[in-house]
Order: sequence, then C-alpha cells, then structure tokens
Amino acid sequence: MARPSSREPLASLGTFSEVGFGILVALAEGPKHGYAMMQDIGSMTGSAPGPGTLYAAIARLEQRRWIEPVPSEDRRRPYRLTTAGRRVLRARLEALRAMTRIAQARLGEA
Amino acid sequence: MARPSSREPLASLGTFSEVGFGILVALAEGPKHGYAMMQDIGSMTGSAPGPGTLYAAIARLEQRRWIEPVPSEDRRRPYRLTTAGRRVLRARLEALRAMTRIAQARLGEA
DNA sequence: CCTCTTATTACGAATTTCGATATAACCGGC
DNA sequence: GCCGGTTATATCGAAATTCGTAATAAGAGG
Repeated sequence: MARPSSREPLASLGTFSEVGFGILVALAEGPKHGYAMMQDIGSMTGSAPGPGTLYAAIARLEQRRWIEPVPSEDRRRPYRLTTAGRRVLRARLEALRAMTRIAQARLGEA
Repeated sequence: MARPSSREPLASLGTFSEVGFGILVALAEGPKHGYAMMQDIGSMTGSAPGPGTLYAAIARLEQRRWIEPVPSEDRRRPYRLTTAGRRVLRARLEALRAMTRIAQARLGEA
C-alpha cells in the first residue's frame, strides 16, 4: 500500500498530504509517538486527524524514510525525523512560504 | 461527484487539495481560464497539474461556490473568485502561516 | 497542409483521507 | 477489586482527490 512511485520529487509529500506535513512539523519539536502527534496536530490546526488517517500517514512517511522508529520499552511507538525528512520539511516550508507570499500580495493589491 | 459534505468547515478545501489552493491563488490575481491557471500554478510551484487534475478541481471549487464562471465569447471558460472563495483563501493562508511559523521555530532551535 | 500551441473533456488507476470499529493497557476513584 | 475514562495502536471499507493519458478541436505560423 502506498509505495512511493519511482519518479518522486524530493519535496513531494505524495499528494501534498496535509496530515503528513503535520506529522513532520510535530516531529520537528522532537520524537513523538502517534497519539502525541495527534494531540500536537490538533493543538496546532484546531482539528486532529482520526487514527486511521494518522497511522496510515505514519506508515507512508516511514516507508519513504522521512521518519524512523525510536526504540521504546512500553507500548508506545515513538518516531523521529530522519535527515531526509528534515530536508523535505525545509523544502516544503520554503515552497509554502513562497506561495503564501505571492497569494497575500495578490489579495492585498487587488 | 465530490459534493461538499454537510459539516464542512469554512477553511477546508476538501482534503487540503493542493491544486484547489493553487487555483484560488491563481485567481487571486484576477479572472483566468483553466489553461492560464495551469501555467500560473506551474510558474509558481515549478510543476503544473495535468488537465485531469486541474479541471476536476475547478469543478469542485465551482460546486462549493468559491469560484464562478465569467461570460466569454471564445472557447475559453474563465473563472473568478467569489467573495466566499476569497474568504476561504484568506483563512487558509492564515492557517498556513501559523503552521510555517511554528515549524520554522522548531527547526531553528532544535 | 502540417505542426505546434492553446484549450477543454473524459476515464481508469493509484493514492490519500475519512469515520467507525476493535483491541488493549494504564490510572483514578470508590 | 471493579469501573470508567484516557492513552495508544491497528484495521477496514467508503469517499474524495490526484495522476497520467488520450481524445478532441480551434488558432497561429511556416
């Protein structure tokens, strides 16, 4: 399921994948397990993804090697950003900032 | 196809819909027809959506009354933002700026 | 006339999200 | 010790979105 296609551009999160983006931002603060990501995304955006959406997105990000599991003793399964994941997040952030800059200029002057 | 669900939050573009967002930004500059949106999105993001993706997204945005057709003489079908569309774009922009602000703070200090 | 660009429509496949359900551990109060 | 609420993950089918390609057709230039 959801194997990354062969011609995947570096800055792509699949079809943008807002949830995937949220996960990367959540993990930018430090390692977190799924439930903690859910809460963090909820507090940042006002609404948390359901478990189905979240854990599916986690699995995709792990397959792409943008996040990786951190060993744990209890039942939690924490993850952290990989170097590649951090690079992808930076690139996506840059693209978003460029878009919002353009959009706000257009909305402002029109 | 793609009828907006009943409990749709104001700032939602469906499943984020990166293409839908791009269309709103393209139209923030002024009325455009599909092909022109494609070129504008391509120049802003570096890659334009295929026609299938684009015109499907246009149809969804029209159904939600976030864009509306402008009369035309030739074969082009131009659209413009509605008031609601402009409001949605502003809200989405605000949310994106908040997220990028948080993300960059986290990336910076970590 | 031929080709390239412009411009839209249609379609099937792949991907992602959604919502609900299931399972189970942990913790607090009683 | 039991009970209920929170923590925590997994799984499933349905719906929505995107992708890629092909088809269609008008206009421009050589």
